[in-house]
Amino acid sequence: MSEKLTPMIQSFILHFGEMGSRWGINRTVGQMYALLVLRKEPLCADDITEALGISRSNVSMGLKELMSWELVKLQHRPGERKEFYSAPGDVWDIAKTLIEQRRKREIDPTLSTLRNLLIETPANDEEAYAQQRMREMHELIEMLTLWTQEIQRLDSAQLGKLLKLGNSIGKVLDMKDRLLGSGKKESMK
Amino acid sequence: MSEKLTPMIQSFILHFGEMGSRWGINRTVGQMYALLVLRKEPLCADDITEALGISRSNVSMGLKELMSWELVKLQHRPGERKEFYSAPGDVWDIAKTLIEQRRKREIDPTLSTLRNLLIETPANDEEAYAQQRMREMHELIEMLTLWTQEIQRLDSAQLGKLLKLGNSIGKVLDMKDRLLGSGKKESMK
DNA sequence: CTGTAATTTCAGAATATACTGAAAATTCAG
DNA sequence: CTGAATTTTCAGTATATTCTGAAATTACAG
Repeated sequence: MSEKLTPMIQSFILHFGEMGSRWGINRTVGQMYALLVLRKEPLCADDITEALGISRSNVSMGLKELMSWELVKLQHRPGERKEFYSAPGDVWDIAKTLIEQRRKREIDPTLSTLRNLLIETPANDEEAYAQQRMREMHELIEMLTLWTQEIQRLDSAQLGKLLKLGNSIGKVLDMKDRLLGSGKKESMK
Repeated sequence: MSEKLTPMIQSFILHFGEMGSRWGINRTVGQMYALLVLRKEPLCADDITEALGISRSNVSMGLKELMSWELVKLQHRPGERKEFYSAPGDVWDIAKTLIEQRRKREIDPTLSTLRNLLIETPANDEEAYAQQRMREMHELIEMLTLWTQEIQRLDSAQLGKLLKLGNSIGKVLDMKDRLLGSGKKESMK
């Protein structure tokens, strides 16, 4: 890392590089994305090379990766060969993309693997028990995924309103009490 | 990996080892945990060594890691030196622990870093813009964390009931329409 | 206490991942 | 078309992570 980054921006970039690497994203790619998020104007590969002090080819590969995650948009300026990259201006858009991509890459294959193992006939008690755990896991993941998808449907504006409700977010889920509260009555007036 | 694991159980273990490694968890540790989850009875370190075909010392380190995540419980048998390990019998308990630990290790430090950067006075327009993005990010993460915490309050039994409601999970979040629906009225009858 | 069964530690080896520079490929202004 | 600007590829190198065996430590049955 080098050049004209201010300490504030440096700290952010370093932190998110670190975070990225804990979540299976290459540290450098994480830094590149952090930089793009903080900049209003699109950057070209050389800008990134200079800002982070890494090789041009590394930047090229990183951008390719970010493109494959659909986290970054490619732009051209009229009469210029050079390519410019930018991150969405809306944090919630970024989060939704991350969630969506993770789902495609990890959750869906996992659910599929589980389903394949669940249709087999257990050979003995041990496998029967194992299958039961797999069944519970499948159910749970599927449910959490459904919830997540509901939340993803919200757009930034809606989310903004929700934010303004502040800590009373709890109220949204108070609904649960009506659903789960006192036993068998499942009707909600 | 070796010995007496059935193909079904092998597949599960391999898949979750792979998944773990994409989420910043060592592949072998992921496999160890997968094995523990599938087994009803607690296992000792040698059982794991044999089942996965890895070194005894590797198992020792992996168990240490799983203990630090509080994902695994240590048990003793009367009149035996040997230590036995087991995973919670409830998948939702496991998920809650994972979420909780991730929060402690990644989310909280991130929020703290963001707050520190947000109290600084921006030196120029660029920093002002960057800070704005950080502010939005902080708000979003905080809100998602609050939601997650609400959901974590549910116990398995409650979750079970919720599951039985099936796909009408959407209903839980229909609440959002009442909150966000048609503009300014914030009261919920 | 003591001896032994068990666990932990850790330096070094094995493996996997990330990074670079140079060369090849691509793109488009002229 | 052409060739200069730009991007991509990739073999080799550097770095980081994981794994092992041997030695040190610990815990407890007797």
